[in-house]
Amino acid sequence: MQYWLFKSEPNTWSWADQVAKGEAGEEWDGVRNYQARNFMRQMNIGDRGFFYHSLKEKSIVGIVEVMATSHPDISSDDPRWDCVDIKALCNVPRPVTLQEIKAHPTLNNMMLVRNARLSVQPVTSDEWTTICQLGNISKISD
DNA sequence: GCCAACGTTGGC
DNA sequence: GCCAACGTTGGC
Repeated sequence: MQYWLFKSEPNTWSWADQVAKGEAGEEWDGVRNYQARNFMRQMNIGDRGFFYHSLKEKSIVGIVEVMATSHPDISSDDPRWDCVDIKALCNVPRPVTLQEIKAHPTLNNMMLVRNARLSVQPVTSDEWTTICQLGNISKISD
Protein backbone atom coordinates (compact mmCIF):
# COMPACT_ATOMS: atom_id res chain seq x y z
CA MET A 1 0.00 0.00 0.00
CA GLN A 2 1.13 3.49 -0.79
CA TYR A 3 0.39 6.71 1.01
CA TRP A 4 -0.56 10.08 -0.43
CA LEU A 5 -1.62 13.57 0.48
CA PHE A 6 -4.58 15.40 -1.07
CA LYS A 7 -4.61 19.14 -0.66
CA SER A 8 -7.73 21.24 -0.86
CA GLU A 9 -8.88 24.76 -0.16
CA PRO A 10 -11.57 24.26 2.50
CA ASN A 11 -13.84 26.91 0.98
CA THR A 12 -13.80 25.00 -2.33
CA TRP A 13 -13.95 21.39 -1.13
CA SER A 14 -13.64 20.74 2.59
CA TRP A 15 -13.16 17.70 4.75
CA ALA A 16 -16.78 18.15 5.89
CA ASP A 17 -17.87 17.96 2.24
CA GLN A 18 -15.83 14.80 1.79
CA VAL A 19 -17.25 13.21 4.97
CA ALA A 20 -20.79 14.09 3.84
CA LYS A 21 -20.21 11.97 0.73
CA GLY A 22 -19.62 8.93 2.93
CA GLU A 23 -19.14 5.57 1.29
CA ALA A 24 -20.12 6.98 -2.09
CA GLY A 25 -16.88 8.97 -2.14
CA GLU A 26 -16.07 11.64 -4.65
CA GLU A 27 -13.97 12.18 -7.73
CA TRP A 28 -10.82 14.15 -7.02
CA ASP A 29 -11.37 16.15 -10.17
CA GLY A 30 -10.12 19.50 -11.31
CA VAL A 31 -6.41 18.72 -11.10
CA ARG A 32 -4.66 20.45 -14.00
CA ASN A 33 -1.07 19.70 -13.21
CA TYR A 34 0.96 16.93 -14.82
CA GLN A 35 2.91 15.99 -11.73
CA ALA A 36 -0.22 15.64 -9.61
CA ARG A 37 -1.98 13.72 -12.38
CA ASN A 38 0.93 11.31 -12.70
CA PHE A 39 0.80 10.56 -8.98
CA MET A 40 -2.91 9.81 -9.27
CA ARG A 41 -2.17 7.39 -12.10
CA GLN A 42 0.10 5.47 -9.72
CA MET A 43 -2.59 4.99 -7.10
CA ASN A 44 -4.21 1.65 -6.32
CA ILE A 45 -7.51 0.83 -4.69
CA GLY A 46 -7.02 0.73 -0.92
CA ASP A 47 -4.17 3.25 -0.90
CA ARG A 48 -4.57 5.78 1.87
CA GLY A 49 -4.07 9.49 1.99
CA PHE A 50 -4.10 12.50 4.22
CA PHE A 51 -6.64 15.23 3.56
CA TYR A 52 -4.96 18.61 3.99
CA HIS A 53 -6.65 21.98 4.31
CA SER A 54 -4.62 24.82 2.81
CA LEU A 55 -4.96 28.59 3.32
CA LYS A 56 -6.11 29.57 6.83
CA GLU A 57 -6.13 26.15 8.46
CA LYS A 58 -2.95 24.63 7.04
CA SER A 59 -3.42 21.27 8.70
CA ILE A 60 -4.06 17.60 8.06
CA VAL A 61 -7.62 16.96 9.14
CA GLY A 62 -8.66 13.60 7.73
CA ILE A 63 -7.76 10.21 6.29
CA VAL A 64 -9.10 9.03 2.95
CA GLU A 65 -8.97 5.83 0.96
CA VAL A 66 -8.60 5.47 -2.80
CA MET A 67 -11.72 3.67 -4.04
CA ALA A 68 -11.29 3.96 -7.81
CA THR A 69 -8.11 4.11 -9.82
CA SER A 70 -7.33 6.81 -12.33
CA HIS A 71 -9.91 7.50 -15.04
CA PRO A 72 -10.70 10.43 -17.34
CA ASP A 73 -11.72 13.61 -15.52
CA ILE A 74 -15.14 14.42 -16.88
CA SER A 75 -14.93 17.96 -15.55
CA SER A 76 -12.52 18.64 -18.42
CA ASP A 77 -13.08 18.24 -22.14
CA ASP A 78 -9.32 17.93 -22.50
CA PRO A 79 -8.46 14.20 -22.53
CA ARG A 80 -5.12 14.86 -20.86
CA TRP A 81 -6.61 15.04 -17.39
CA ASP A 82 -7.44 12.09 -15.15
CA CYS A 83 -8.64 11.70 -11.58
CA VAL A 84 -9.18 9.07 -8.90
CA ASP A 85 -12.11 8.60 -6.50
CA ILE A 86 -11.59 8.84 -2.76
CA LYS A 87 -13.77 8.35 0.31
CA ALA A 88 -13.38 9.62 3.86
CA LEU A 89 -12.12 6.99 6.32
CA CYS A 90 -11.75 8.82 9.61
CA ASN A 91 -11.09 12.15 11.23
CA VAL A 92 -7.75 13.19 12.60
CA PRO A 93 -8.68 13.71 16.28
CA ARG A 94 -5.89 16.23 16.72
CA PRO A 95 -5.21 18.01 13.39
CA VAL A 96 -1.53 18.16 12.47
CA THR A 97 -0.48 21.65 11.44
CA LEU A 98 2.00 22.72 8.80
CA GLN A 99 3.91 24.48 11.56
CA GLU A 100 4.38 21.18 13.40
CA ILE A 101 5.37 19.42 10.21
CA LYS A 102 8.03 22.00 9.45
CA ALA A 103 9.40 21.73 13.00
CA HIS A 104 9.51 17.92 13.07
CA PRO A 105 12.79 16.22 12.10
CA THR A 106 11.02 13.32 10.37
CA LEU A 107 8.55 15.55 8.52
CA ASN A 108 10.40 18.69 7.59
CA ASN A 109 11.45 17.24 4.25
CA MET A 110 7.93 16.36 3.14
CA MET A 111 6.81 17.48 -0.30
CA LEU A 112 4.26 19.64 1.46
CA VAL A 113 7.16 21.67 2.83
CA ARG A 114 9.31 21.59 -0.30
CA ASN A 115 6.53 22.24 -2.80
CA ALA A 116 3.45 23.67 -1.14
CA ARG A 117 1.67 24.14 -4.45
CA LEU A 118 1.56 20.51 -5.54
CA SER A 119 -2.00 19.38 -4.87
CA VAL A 120 -1.44 15.61 -4.89
CA GLN A 121 1.73 14.24 -3.34
CA PRO A 122 3.27 10.96 -2.17
CA VAL A 123 3.89 10.40 1.55
CA THR A 124 6.52 7.96 2.84
CA SER A 125 5.55 5.29 5.36
CA ASP A 126 7.76 6.98 7.98
CA GLU A 127 5.94 10.24 7.42
CA TRP A 128 2.61 8.46 7.53
CA THR A 129 3.34 6.76 10.85
CA THR A 130 4.70 9.91 12.44
CA ILE A 131 1.70 12.01 11.46
CA CYS A 132 -0.71 9.32 12.65
CA GLN A 133 1.01 9.43 16.04
CA LEU A 134 0.94 13.23 16.21
CA GLY A 135 -2.71 13.22 15.19
CA ASN A 136 -3.74 10.64 17.82
CA ILE A 137 -4.88 8.21 15.18
CA SER A 138 -4.61 4.96 17.11
CA LYS A 139 -6.08 2.58 14.59
CA ILE A 140 -7.84 2.89 11.29
CA SER A 141 -10.82 0.60 11.04
CA ASP A 142 -11.37 -1.33 7.83
C1' DG B 1 -2.48 42.19 0.99
C1' DC B 2 1.93 40.87 -0.39
C1' DC B 3 5.14 38.14 -2.50
C1' DA B 4 7.78 33.83 -3.54
C1' DA B 5 7.49 29.73 -6.07
C1' DC B 6 5.99 27.36 -9.72
C1' DG B 7 3.78 26.21 -14.20
C1' DT B 8 2.25 27.65 -18.71
C1' DT B 9 2.23 30.29 -22.80
C1' DG B 10 3.88 32.47 -26.76
C1' DG B 11 7.24 35.26 -29.36
C1' DC B 12 11.57 34.94 -31.37
C1' DG C 1 14.68 25.52 -27.77
C1' DC C 2 15.08 29.56 -24.98
C1' DC C 3 13.23 32.86 -22.08
C1' DA C 4 10.25 36.74 -20.81
C1' DA C 5 5.69 37.55 -19.44
C1' DC C 6 1.89 36.19 -17.18
C1' DG C 7 -1.41 33.62 -14.10
C1' DT C 8 -2.16 30.82 -10.00
C1' DT C 9 -1.39 29.05 -5.52
C1' DG C 10 -0.57 29.30 -0.85
C1' DG C 11 2.24 30.73 3.16
C1' DC C 12 3.15 34.61 5.83
